Amino acid sequence: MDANQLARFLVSARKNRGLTLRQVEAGSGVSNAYLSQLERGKIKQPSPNVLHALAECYDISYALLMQRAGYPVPEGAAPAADRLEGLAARVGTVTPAEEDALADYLTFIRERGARHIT
Amino acid sequence: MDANQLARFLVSARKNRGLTLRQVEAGSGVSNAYLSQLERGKIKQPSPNVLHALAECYDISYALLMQRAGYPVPEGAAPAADRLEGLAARVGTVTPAEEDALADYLTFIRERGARHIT
DNA sequence: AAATTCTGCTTGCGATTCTTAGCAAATCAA
DNA sequence: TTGATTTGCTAAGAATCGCAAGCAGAATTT
Repeated sequence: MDANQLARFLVSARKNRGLTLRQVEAGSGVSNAYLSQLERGKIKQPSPNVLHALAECYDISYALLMQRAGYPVPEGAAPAADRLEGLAARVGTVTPAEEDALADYLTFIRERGARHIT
Repeated sequence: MDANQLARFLVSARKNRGLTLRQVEAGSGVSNAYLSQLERGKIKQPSPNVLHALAECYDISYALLMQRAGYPVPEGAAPAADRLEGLAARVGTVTPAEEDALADYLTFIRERGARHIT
């Protein structure tokens, strides 16, 4: 799996909420230094304690972060992929216009991908 | 919390199944050296990967081990305490006679505790 | 009894986690 | 412009994880 999945996730989650590393440090108890390393993909598997603190700070699913970090997720707690839980946690609510744009862009991406394969 | 909760749990789970450290090593991929340290309470928080491997080997709940290790457990995955999940994972099935003995012993323990408080 | 195997354990040792201290560029203020 | 603050980042170190190697006692074998 992609080792930087957690990193990209954390970056967009924070940026989308307009927070600085030090603000997240204040809100989660995780040092800004470590946050930077996390977002730059230099940490492979932060402890569940850190993930839980960040989940609370960003108000997102702890199980989702566990999954992104590559840890096994307990049965019955796995995030629903068909409801775009991951994307929702990253970007938050989306306006109808944005929804349209994203849907169109996705078809574009998929079309390009399909052509590339053929 | 008791830092040795995981240790005691792992000891009784293995003993009850009649396994040696090296058998568990073969069945889980966790070194017998590390298993010994775990059972002696010298490891505070083993990674979820190790806990998951042991859960599979002992055929018990991964979430239960996460809980015993002191990690946060995702919503909807928390073990049911009122069904004695923890005890069941340690000792396995219990005969009616054993059940009677345990029930009696528990009332004895509780009676003694109550008297001690009074 | 002597040799071999089994069992739990300890001892290093490398790798990873997470923090404190502090740097350099950018932003803002005077 | 100059000084102060903010921002992300790196460096260095303490602490922990997890393993390979190997030890001592018990059990088994021959």
